[in-house]
Amino acid sequence: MTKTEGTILLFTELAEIAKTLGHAHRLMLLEHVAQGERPVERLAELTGLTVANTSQHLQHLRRAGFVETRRDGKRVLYRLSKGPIEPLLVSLRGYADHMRAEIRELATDPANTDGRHDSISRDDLLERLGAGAVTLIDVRSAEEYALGHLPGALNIPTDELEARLSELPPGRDIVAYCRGPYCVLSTTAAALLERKGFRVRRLAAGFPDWKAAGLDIEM
Amino acid sequence: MTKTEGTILLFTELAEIAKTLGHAHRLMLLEHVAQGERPVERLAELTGLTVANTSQHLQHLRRAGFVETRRDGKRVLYRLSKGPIEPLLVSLRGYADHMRAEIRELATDPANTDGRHDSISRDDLLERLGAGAVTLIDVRSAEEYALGHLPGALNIPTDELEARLSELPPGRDIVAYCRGPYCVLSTTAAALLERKGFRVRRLAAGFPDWKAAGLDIEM
DNA sequence: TTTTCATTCAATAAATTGATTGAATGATTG
DNA sequence: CAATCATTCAATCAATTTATTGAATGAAAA
Repeated sequence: MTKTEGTILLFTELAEIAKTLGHAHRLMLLEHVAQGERPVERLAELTGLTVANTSQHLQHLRRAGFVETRRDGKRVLYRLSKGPIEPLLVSLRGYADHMRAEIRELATDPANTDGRHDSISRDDLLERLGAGAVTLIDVRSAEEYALGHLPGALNIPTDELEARLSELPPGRDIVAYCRGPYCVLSTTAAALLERKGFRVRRLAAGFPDWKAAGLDIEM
Repeated sequence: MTKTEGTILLFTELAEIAKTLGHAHRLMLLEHVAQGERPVERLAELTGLTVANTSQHLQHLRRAGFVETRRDGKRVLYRLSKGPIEPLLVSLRGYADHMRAEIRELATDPANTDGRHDSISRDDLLERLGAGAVTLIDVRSAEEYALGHLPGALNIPTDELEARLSELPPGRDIVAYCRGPYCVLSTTAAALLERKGFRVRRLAAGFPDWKAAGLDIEM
């Protein structure tokens, strides 16, 4: 094989991976799968796609090595693979953030105010939780919360947040988390809380990262 | 904007970026541009593409913010943008490396053979053979086959398999076996057959196990 | 100003990808 | 064993993407 052919093959291989991430539906599926094992039908519900379509996208993700499967009775459960997927998604998200910032700078678009909330690292959060200094809220759905959440976290889904503000102890710092760095739930929640006068930060990494770090999980 | 719409928009944005990296020609262009400012014509030479095609790909890269342009006389020079492109490409390469390593592991580590292809137990095979529901192939050498094989097994050594696909009745399930759990012949054969669209499983144990169980052997 | 040259644009054809439908599969349940 | 259920497959159509061609643009040179 010539050097040129080899080079083209390498780029084709990289392109194949990038292409797999190049569809909104697959990114959504990947995010839901990252929360934990899910059967196809559930993933179809969560994304609003038909089952067959969901199945096809999942198989595409599997071919690229992003997810793995396991049979359980008559269902097939999909889970995230072990590989370095997180860094890939984080840098993708990071690049998108950079682009948004650049566009905002050029256009000074006032509609796009959300997205710039202070985030807090896992370690900082642990320290603050230890000191009892923060209220932690899980803004994912009740169902996701039931499958495991950070110890002591209050569950208030983002779309119920405005109606349930009274459940938040006033005067305390708030940390919101959701599915991870590329999930907007906590960003949206933080924007709302900030407008309402709360001091709020996002947990940068989200639940999957916490779980992956082997930290305690409440069920 | 509803929560759902916002989420989909975010993923569409991320997908757009990934899609831009999802073509070998654009990745090649990006790499050449990363070496320094280059005019379109030079990039076309370097990649072997036509000028018009190169121009279009470069504009795609520009829309996604990966490259910027500057006019110099009658040429247009393309250069890499400032953003966090490097981390994105590094994590993409990192993921590809991981995948390659994993594939190599599967191909060379015989202990890991159960991963990719469903295997079938001795009892299940007996049952299926009784029902006449499967085509059984022995992928060991003709010499080994002659010394004893499973009743009714076709002998097609793995390295002749591709040339002799026509001997396999289409539409029937196939079970391949070889020397045992530490032999890769049937794994390789199964991988090939699967690529060719056959439904195929490996007999997990192989010939010696069958013989040891006191089951019938054909000579 | 006219010509030349690098690049871009526009139109089209070819290839690939995505969604939908209904049938097939494989495991469980009655 | 038939029925049921979750998933996958296969076929098809629609949508998108890519490559090619030739014309249009805009800057520089003659």
